[in-house]
Amino acid sequence: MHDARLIRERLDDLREAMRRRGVLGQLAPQLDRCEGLDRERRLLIQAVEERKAARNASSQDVARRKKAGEDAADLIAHGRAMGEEIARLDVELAAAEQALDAIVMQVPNVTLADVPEGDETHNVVVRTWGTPRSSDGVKPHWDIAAAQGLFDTERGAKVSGSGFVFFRGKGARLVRGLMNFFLDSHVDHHGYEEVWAPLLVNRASMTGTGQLPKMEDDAYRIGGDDLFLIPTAEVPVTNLYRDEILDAGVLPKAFCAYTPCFRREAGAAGKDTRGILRMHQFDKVELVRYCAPEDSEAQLQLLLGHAEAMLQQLEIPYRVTMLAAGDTGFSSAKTYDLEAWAPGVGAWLEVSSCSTFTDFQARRANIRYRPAKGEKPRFVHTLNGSGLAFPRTIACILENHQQPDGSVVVPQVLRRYVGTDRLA
RNA sequence: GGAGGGGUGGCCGAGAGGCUGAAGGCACCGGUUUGCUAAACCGGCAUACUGGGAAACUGGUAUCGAGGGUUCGAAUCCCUCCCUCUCCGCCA
Repeated sequence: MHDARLIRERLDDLREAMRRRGVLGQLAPQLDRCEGLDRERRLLIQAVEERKAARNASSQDVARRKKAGEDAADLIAHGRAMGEEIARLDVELAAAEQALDAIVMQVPNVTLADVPEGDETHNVVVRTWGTPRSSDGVKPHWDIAAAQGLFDTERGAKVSGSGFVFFRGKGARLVRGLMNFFLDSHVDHHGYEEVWAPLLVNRASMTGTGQLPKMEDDAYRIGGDDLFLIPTAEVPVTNLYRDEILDAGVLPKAFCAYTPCFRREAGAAGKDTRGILRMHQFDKVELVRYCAPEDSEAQLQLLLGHAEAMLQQLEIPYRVTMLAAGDTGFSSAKTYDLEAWAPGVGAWLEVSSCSTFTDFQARRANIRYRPAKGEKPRFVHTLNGSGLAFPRTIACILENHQQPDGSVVVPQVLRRYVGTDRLA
């Protein structure tokens, strides 16, 4: 959500930001309406508040007269008339505010100055780590998994539907090992507080982080209770401090959480159907940070480094890309994707997406902090990134560390978690 | 799920139609006093929107779990919902 003042005073800046994202065409008509709606809204506020002030004063007079034992019938009648007018104006005001809100809630965040404009073809590779292994003679992860019985997508489809999977045996152990490796790393070495979060969240939480109202079709909803299965731990963990004012000294705050994630992938039918690259349910360890505005760029780089460390320790070559404005998510102001090399499928796989949301989510979720005693509260900046998503990481482990005999060498850091140095 | 008790400022807690943005206390901030600390005393201490002002500041409106209703006027009365506590039942 955007600052009302941004809409009012810097509408042209907002238009430019939407142009950079390539969405000005869709949003222009609505942005054009904002100025008028805001003016209307403020005129109505003035009108209604002026009348409320008069009514309140009149009510005081009624009290005074009654106390003095005088008649107040004329004031009461006048008050009733004012009340009717106020009710009418209130309805008009609510309509104007709703119309403005409906537009504002659909407008994505403004990307930062260093984010390239344009669509995903303008994404920039920032750096590459490791040497991508040749695809020659390397099997895709689904073949390795099938040979070793690590996961079973067919029975996942039978039991739940396509996009669901059973990890089995050593495969299941690998999932559990990754969970512990990631959490231990972030808690013990990167200073995160571990969080075990709700997997069902309410509408206010989904709206707070920006999944709603735009992307309701992508979420699984529990109808009777109006709860949603989380698409990422970002939702519960960022909403942890919704509607709160944090004390001066507590920032930055850093949380990591393991959760399953649930996504309908409504627009992705037919994409990545083989293997485990795109699932309706998958596991992820998520990193979430809250910080003061002036600190957010440094916090983003820190977060990104923590996610990168996971791939380095797993000995998986990867590259870091900065997403162009048009490829940057709705709530994000700047996003780095971590793409790990998967020689078997011959592609760079997105295993983490590290973003700063500036104050966009904080406004929606009303998360503030007080810079110093006696100062006015300000919105925090929120950031998050995967550290890391499991299925694609597993695909990369299997493909990068497979041996000519079909076995897979378990990366050193994972051996104590998986209980073996080789999957065969 | 059933039956009752509750949700008031950062916290505790009063208020039961008008004098209440809200007593009193704690915490916090500033000051006075005081070898230091402590204590005592004095003062300050919510948020949002909106008007005026270059600003310091200042006028107004709203907010006592949420939403609706009654009323000239609601923290206070009525309805719906949410949360919480106690007891009973059920359950990992």
